[in-house]
Amino acid sequence: MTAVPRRRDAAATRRLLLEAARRRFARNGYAATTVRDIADEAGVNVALINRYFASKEGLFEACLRGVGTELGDAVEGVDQVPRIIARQLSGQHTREHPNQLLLLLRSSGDTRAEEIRLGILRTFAERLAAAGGCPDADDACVLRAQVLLSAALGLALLRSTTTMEPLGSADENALLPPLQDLFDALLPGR
Amino acid sequence: MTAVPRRRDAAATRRLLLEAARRRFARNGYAATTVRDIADEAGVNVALINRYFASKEGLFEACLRGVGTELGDAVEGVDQVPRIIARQLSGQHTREHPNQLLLLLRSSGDTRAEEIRLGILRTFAERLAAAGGCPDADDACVLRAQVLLSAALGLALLRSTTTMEPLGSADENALLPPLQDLFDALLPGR
DNA sequence: ACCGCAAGTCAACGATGGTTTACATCACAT
DNA sequence: ATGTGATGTAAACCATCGTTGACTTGCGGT
Repeated sequence: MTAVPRRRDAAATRRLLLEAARRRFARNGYAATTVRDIADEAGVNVALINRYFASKEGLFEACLRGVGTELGDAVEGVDQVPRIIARQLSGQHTREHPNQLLLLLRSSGDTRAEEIRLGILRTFAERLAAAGGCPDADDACVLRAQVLLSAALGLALLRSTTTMEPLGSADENALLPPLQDLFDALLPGR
Repeated sequence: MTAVPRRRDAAATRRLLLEAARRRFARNGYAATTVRDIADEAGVNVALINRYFASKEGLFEACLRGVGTELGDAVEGVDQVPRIIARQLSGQHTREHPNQLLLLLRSSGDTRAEEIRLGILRTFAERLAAAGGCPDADDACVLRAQVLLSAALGLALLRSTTTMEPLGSADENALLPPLQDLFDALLPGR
């Protein structure tokens, strides 16, 4: 049970690679991240990336799928999506643990990865719309939810790539009021 | 006067390179853009990038400075910044003419470029705060302006890198109401 | 007409990217 | 204990990247 640490554990190193890749891709984007960076941060040989994920793009797709499932699992009730976003945004994201939502803004050229990314964004926006009391599939209302999602992601991105004060070091208490206003303004159903 | 087209015109090719670079950098980001891509799109030899801009980073800095001056010139009265953002966002940005605001989200590793980018973002946020009726340098109020700026940039980014409907092909008429609500919610002074 | 310099071309360089191949080593079943 | 397949390592491959230097071509003044 206590998982005797093996010197060679495929699942473990696969996980190490995935975690390192998610950090790197989220912080620096796809193109600016090298497979050697990821391997070094994971403390693992470079060639294993191709063994376990077939390619750099394959690894990136795996990262996206990870964010998708985490986001899906995190939502039990459909109307707590705004809180999740607020948590995500105002959570303390150090340089070692960047906001994983950033992966949804990171674009590789790969078609399959783009499809995954778009899929996650769409379902997330749909849940937002539902949480906002949207009459089903009303275009104007879905649009508002997508605008809200864009705002949240832009906030995450700007907070991670710049040091603009007071935004850069604003904690949850400081961030919550404007976020609340933003939600209320774009999801009038709540 | 009528600018007889010269076969060799340093200023003209410099401008061609700058325009091509701004399109490429805005659409694909810094790392994913190749100097040969830029040169080809400009119909110009690759080596001229280094001649006129010293390096790829130098070219990127020049692009940022261009956005800075354009943004500065566009603002005559200080309280029309929201309208400018709305125009920028809802303007038709084809694949050939992406939104130049995206450059403010594109990060190279270069220190000087990052300083320029941060400077533009800060002054832009300050103008937003002033337009929002901010008591000078009130942190909470400046923060709201920066949140608004983040939202606008995130919107521009998501609209350009994904095909999420109805956001992707929303025109000015569709985009204006949620944008207006966003402004009103974050800049209560207006 | 011709000369000098600016403008543009061409080809290569060294570095680094993702990927692959051949090899070494460990874990586990028999 | 031993052989076998899974796991990890080392090194190289090849394409492409940004950059540079030597060269050619055209423009403008004299």
